Amino acid sequence: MQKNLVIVESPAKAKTIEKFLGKDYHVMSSYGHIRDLKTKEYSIDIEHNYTPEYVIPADKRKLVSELKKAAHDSENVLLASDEDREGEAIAWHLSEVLGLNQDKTKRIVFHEITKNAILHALENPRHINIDLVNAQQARRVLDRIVGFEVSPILWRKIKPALSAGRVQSVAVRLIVDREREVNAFISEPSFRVTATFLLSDGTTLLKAELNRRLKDIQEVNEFLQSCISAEFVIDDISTKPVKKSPYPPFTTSTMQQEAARKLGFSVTQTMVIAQRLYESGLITYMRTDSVNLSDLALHASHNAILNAYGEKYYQFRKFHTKSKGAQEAHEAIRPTDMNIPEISGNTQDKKLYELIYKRTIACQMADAELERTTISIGIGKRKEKFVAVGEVLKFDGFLHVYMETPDEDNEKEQTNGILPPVKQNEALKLKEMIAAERFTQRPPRYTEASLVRRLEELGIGRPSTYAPIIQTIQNRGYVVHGDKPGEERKYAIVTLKNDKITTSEKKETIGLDRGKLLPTDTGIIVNDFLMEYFPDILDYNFTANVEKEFDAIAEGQLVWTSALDKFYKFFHPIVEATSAVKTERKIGERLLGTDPVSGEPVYVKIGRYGPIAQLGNPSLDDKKDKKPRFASLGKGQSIETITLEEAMKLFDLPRTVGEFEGNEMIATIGRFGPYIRHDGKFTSIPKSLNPLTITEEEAIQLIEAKRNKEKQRFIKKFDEEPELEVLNGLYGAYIAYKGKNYRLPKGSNPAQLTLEECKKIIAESNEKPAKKRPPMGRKKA
DNA sequence: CAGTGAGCGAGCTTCCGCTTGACTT
Repeated sequence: MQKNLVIVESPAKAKTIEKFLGKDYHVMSSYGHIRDLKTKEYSIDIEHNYTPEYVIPADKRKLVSELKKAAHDSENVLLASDEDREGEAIAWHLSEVLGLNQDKTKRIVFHEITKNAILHALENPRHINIDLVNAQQARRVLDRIVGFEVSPILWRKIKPALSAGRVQSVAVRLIVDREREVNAFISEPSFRVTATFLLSDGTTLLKAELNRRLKDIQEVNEFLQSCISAEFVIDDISTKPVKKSPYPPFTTSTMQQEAARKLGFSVTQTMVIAQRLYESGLITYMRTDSVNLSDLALHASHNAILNAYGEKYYQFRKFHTKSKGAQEAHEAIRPTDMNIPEISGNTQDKKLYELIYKRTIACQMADAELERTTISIGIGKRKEKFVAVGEVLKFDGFLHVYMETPDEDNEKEQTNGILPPVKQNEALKLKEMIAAERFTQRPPRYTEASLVRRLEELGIGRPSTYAPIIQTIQNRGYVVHGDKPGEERKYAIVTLKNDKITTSEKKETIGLDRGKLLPTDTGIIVNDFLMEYFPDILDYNFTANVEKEFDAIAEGQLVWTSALDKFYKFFHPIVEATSAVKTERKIGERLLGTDPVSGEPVYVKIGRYGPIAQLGNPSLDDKKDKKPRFASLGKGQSIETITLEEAMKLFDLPRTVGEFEGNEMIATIGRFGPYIRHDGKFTSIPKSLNPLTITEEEAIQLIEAKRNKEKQRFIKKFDEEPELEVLNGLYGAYIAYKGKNYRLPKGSNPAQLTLEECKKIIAESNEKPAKKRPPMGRKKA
């Protein structure tokens, strides 16, 4: 009989811990939760005090029976899942499912994976905290109630397979709200005035900016005019020290933000790489909201700083987590060994590791010290001043290893480096003065990383869910990654030089966006619907408010089922009422006007397959074959903004382009874009041509080009093996065999291949299993 | 990755949070 069984959540953690513990301990992993509500059923017995029906998912059964056996064969079982709500629930489910004897079961927790922390944990066992477990059950059941009661309303009223939830619906709302702010934004112009002066030595230049913005061109002219004869004198010089402190070490969300800013990684990409680093033992756990560093890590950082940069660069710091709803079950994300500043491996792994290393070490380094000099320049009798600000780095401190990357959206204020030496009351000569029209900036659209930051601020979602949330709202078609073209804007420049004022105009492109999160029509309509009927769930503070209840449950001050009952009695009637609402027309539908030709009404709305325009109403008297016509909206068109004229054009398709070989050629738009149908075959229309305007000749050319390509597709066939073909594909030659495709090894000549060689390629490719993995996330059923 | 191409009346869909695994569709 084995002595002690320790169960943790992650297998990588199990491996590490087993090394610290002696032979008397066997460490296994639960791989997260082992039990949950059924996936396809409501699974909550509302009638009987919200009793959840838990099941062990099929892919966990084998694991659970192994755990059961190991527990049975051990003298003691130590449940060592994380010390937060979810971790406590995992321990409780384990205890229930494995049928553990309470006398031999202990609950232990540690916040960091160090030998001391683990030994300390072993000496301080406790029992499962059922209040904390109940807080988790309340969270789980509430999320199920919201998700499974609201989603079906969306299926009926808007579109099948949509979804709503406490987290995802608010994420979508953030993006919809922001897009509306962007569209409603009116930028306010003002003029920024900069001047270049000549010092009294006659050669040195000094640049300075006026301490206020001027409101319009009249004011600019008036101001510049008054400067022509003005005397410019240095009336104040001040110098003061400025300090910059390092950021705290990484949490999941700050790591995702910095990896996006500095390395251009997507949120999912960052997590996949971090997972790999974690599994190789290079970094601590990557899903955390804590900025805490273990004593061991602090000590190791101190040593690393001493060795590399000297005592001067060291500064002990302790950081405290302040984000809403943080549960601090882990440490911050840091290298496990501070003596390893860089690793081998692929470029992305190296880069992310380096970022984590530098961020960790920087947070124990000294402040950067700067000296900021401000020179104020008086303008004759006017009360405005020109101001020149210069910053000199006196001591780089943490900036030695970690440079700050400003947010792309913030316009950087200009500061000079070193300023030339000047004297009080020194007279200056104006060389040039420029007043440039500037505009207030619209709020920025969300990126993946900035959305994560906002969600975290609101306490919505957890480190393990930030990446999946972004996936979900895209899978549902609420949000897309997209580009928005910039607009050209003219701006005025007024220059004063040699006592002359001249005005010119320049152009700039503004508002160009790439890869930002944009709401789709479906996203907007679902959001507006939910905002109308479920404003409380969509409230940005909803999660924060229910978290307070969960906290009270965890403290033992509130019974979890009572909290749920209070919520359900408020929520369910709204669900009932909303389901009963009969809308005359479809949710989100918009009447554009009437077709000038037929006099029929034209609508736009969300259809089964996305946004569509509809011409005419279905006939109410049966058997009359008066059917409405439908047409999908084009790319870049939106239900909110499309005009009647634009919509009418959609009904011009399908369109007969002409005839070829005695058959009609019809141009239309399908699921994969515009195409031509001819003689039962399909030919894509390239972007350079438009299905509305394509000519007969162009269409024939396309069809012939496709036939030509088709001919070249077959490179080789073997009589002995009719199922094997060598083909030319989009990406060069390949072998097709029994429904699968095989890429050719580099340098092979496809036309010369023998059957044996082909079979060898297939056999070899089948030997090594496909390395490529779908990105994290659930498979679609 | 290896070529797809409709139609708005019967199939089914959905939540959040914890963790990796894996052979085909």
